[in-house]
Amino acid sequence: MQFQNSIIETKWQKRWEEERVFKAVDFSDKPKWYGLVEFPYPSGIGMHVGHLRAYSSLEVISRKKRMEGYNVLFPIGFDAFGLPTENYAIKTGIHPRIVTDANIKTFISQLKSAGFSFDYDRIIDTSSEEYYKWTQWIFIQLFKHDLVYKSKTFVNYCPKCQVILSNEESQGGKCDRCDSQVEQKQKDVWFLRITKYAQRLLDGLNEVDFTARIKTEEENWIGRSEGAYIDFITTTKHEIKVFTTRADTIYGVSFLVLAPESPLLTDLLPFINNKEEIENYIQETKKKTEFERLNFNKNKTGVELKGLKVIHPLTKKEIPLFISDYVILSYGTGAVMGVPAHDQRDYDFAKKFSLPIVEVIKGGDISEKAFEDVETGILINSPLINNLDVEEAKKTIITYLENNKLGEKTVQYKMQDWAFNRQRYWGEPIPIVYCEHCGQVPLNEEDLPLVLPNVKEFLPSINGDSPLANVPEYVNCKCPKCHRPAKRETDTMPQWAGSSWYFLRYCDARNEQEFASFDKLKYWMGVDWYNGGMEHVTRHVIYSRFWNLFLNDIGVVPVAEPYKKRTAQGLILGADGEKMSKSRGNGVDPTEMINIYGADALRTYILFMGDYELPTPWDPNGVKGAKRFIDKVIRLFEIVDLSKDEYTLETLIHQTIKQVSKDIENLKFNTAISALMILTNALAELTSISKKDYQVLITLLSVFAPHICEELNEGLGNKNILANSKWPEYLEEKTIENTIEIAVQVNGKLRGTVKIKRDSKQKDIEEKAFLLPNVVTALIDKTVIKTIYIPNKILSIVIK
RNA sequence: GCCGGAGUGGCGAAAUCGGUAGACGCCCAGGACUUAAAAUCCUGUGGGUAGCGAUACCCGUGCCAGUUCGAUUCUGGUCUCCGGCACCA
Repeated sequence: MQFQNSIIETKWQKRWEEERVFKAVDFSDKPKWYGLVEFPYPSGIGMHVGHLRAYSSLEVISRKKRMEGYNVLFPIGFDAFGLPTENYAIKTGIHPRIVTDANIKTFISQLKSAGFSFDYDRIIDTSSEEYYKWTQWIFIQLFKHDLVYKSKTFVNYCPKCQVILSNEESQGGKCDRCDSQVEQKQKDVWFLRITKYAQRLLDGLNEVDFTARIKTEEENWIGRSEGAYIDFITTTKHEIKVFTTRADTIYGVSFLVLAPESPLLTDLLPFINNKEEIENYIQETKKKTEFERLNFNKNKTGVELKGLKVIHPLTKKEIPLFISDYVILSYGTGAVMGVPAHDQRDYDFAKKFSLPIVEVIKGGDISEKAFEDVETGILINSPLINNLDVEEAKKTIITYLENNKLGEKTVQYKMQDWAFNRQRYWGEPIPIVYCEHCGQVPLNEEDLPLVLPNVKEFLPSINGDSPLANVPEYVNCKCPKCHRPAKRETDTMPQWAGSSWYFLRYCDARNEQEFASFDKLKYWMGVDWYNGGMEHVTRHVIYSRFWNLFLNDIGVVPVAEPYKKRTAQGLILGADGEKMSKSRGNGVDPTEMINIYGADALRTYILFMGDYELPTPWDPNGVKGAKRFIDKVIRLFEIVDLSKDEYTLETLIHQTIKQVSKDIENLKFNTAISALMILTNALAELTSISKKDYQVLITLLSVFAPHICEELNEGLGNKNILANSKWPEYLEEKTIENTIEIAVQVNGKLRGTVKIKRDSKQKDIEEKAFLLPNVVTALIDKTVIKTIYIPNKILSIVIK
């Protein structure tokens, strides 16, 4: 049999499409299974081998699930709003809509050419009006539920380009376009109040099956820490609340520090006598970029607020108050208590300003650095909690503070509210209008979508405003409430918006009345398995879990947690072991691979190359090997005896079905394929094999190499489509070998093996084992102390 | 600094309720087919020592210890690499 890949690939791709093999059927009686992969950004370069690896896992599992009788939803779409397309538009003048449409077309044809079994009828495009209408609708619901607010914050601003930059665009404190120094500029920013959901996002992790490393990363990102607020009073009767996780060290406090941006300073300033010095420091801090501020770890700076002191709540001693940029406004209260003996940052600060370093925990040496160990320390110099260990001391002191109204137990999160606007053209317009009379007014739902106007100039306008600010007919509008003239918000939503709910849209992708019908959501949600990149685990996965939780709260989505299970694939590295990149030139073009070796070989290699969850370098010869394997399977066809209907290698067949089935569910595709190679090699030894043998082989292999297996299935005289047929089953008792090999060890060293029937008596095995020549030699002049027999595995002889 | 993950042949990797380390594949070498090459097929392939040879023995899962008849797997310590977070109080 001679095959040309391109011909049979096209043939079967067409058949699958014509016969709607991969169509997910709403409300089917079969059990449903929803497999989700992260939808791609349709970049101009087209599909990357990384995309293939990311999708292959659930592609294989989806195919298997269908064959096991599930009604499978395995959708794909495009996360199409984004900066690269906009930058391309700025460069070429071609409208992002045109570029995006062309790119999507390329992607779809590439996905199909790889034989991916997506339900192509449910494709969505986040940049289409039909889709972003609902993204805007959800935004308005969030707004109505007080989860959206506008607040001033500092942003990276390039004075030369007059553009606001993201952290990525201003690395090292320089603008990545013109290299000039980035400044911190105050700007009104829309925020989503995700912090309100912090605890629930953390708790939800207990209900889902995410791999351990994913859970840990999410937990770290949310960053819960338990501690206490402690109230300090100044000599001017101002209250300063600090947050600490180490309330036990309260007797070690020798100073207090405020963040330079702290609003408390406004109240304190009139009472101090070095105002000018303080104001200068505040100005200097503003000039520093975030990068600079984080960069000088050891060398602390700061200024004391002169003319007032803070009274220690327990000792009543007066201690100094400082401002310093090592304290961040956005975490805790923007004020910290300085315990130099037991916090390295406070230690560095105390050294710089010659402040007292009071040891309150015994067990360390504080002459060179702070003693931060919480495991072993015992409290000293702390009247109320002396001799307690750290944990007990924390509890005791917090109870005392609470009873005396000096503080309280509290929980803080590192996670911050989600900055939700960009000064960009190619994004969802924010459906808010500014009215002089009514304030911030959301559009009426019947006026959605708020359509992105067609512009010719994509460059941001002066002051870093969005290009939309240059479109008067867009900006000037009527207030939805009072109908008087008003102005529109000109910013757009960030890239993360559209992807925060796309898994819901797939359930009902063409709905024009709602973002998705509740009944369909009820049928399909939650996502049974979500696979994607590790890099999206903190942002995208948390953001979308937040949106879903919210939509569940307002009763429009039936489940609280959207994803039942989440896994992540490892990166495909270049052949040089480095991350694939344009500049290194170590990338691989999947289309070229398909043209040379065929889609089946490429798919098989990508899953065979290594542990799916770990980064693996690309081996240019690896695809060749996969192709050789597939050719070997094809050659086997020649020795199939269609009249034979019994397994030729029964045990091995059952073993292979078992291993392949199990391995696929555990993402161990490399060993699943290896098992198929072993079976193929064993069958190839024979002069004739049965149709039944071959049928199992190609059915199992079809999830990896679907095209050729369909062709071979047809060659066997079958009329059915293999992708629709039944997944093979195995019997556990038939996987067990009757004759086995027992290893014989003498003092832990292998000295031979004994072939014997399974479950033989130890006596019979020993009889044979002691006759093994190497055992005999080893036993010369020695005494056998004991023998240990592990049934069906090993016989261990101990001698002296 | 903190939190994850990983160190096994020339390469990608298998095998972990402790039980024949290196399955499977790549590379490489030799052979077959061919005028020749490619492709394909067959054989070999962790390192070392001895032997013409079948073979035998020793070493070997980052490093150092420990537990055990037996450790890639368990325990303690240690080094390196990768990823994430980071003046988070």
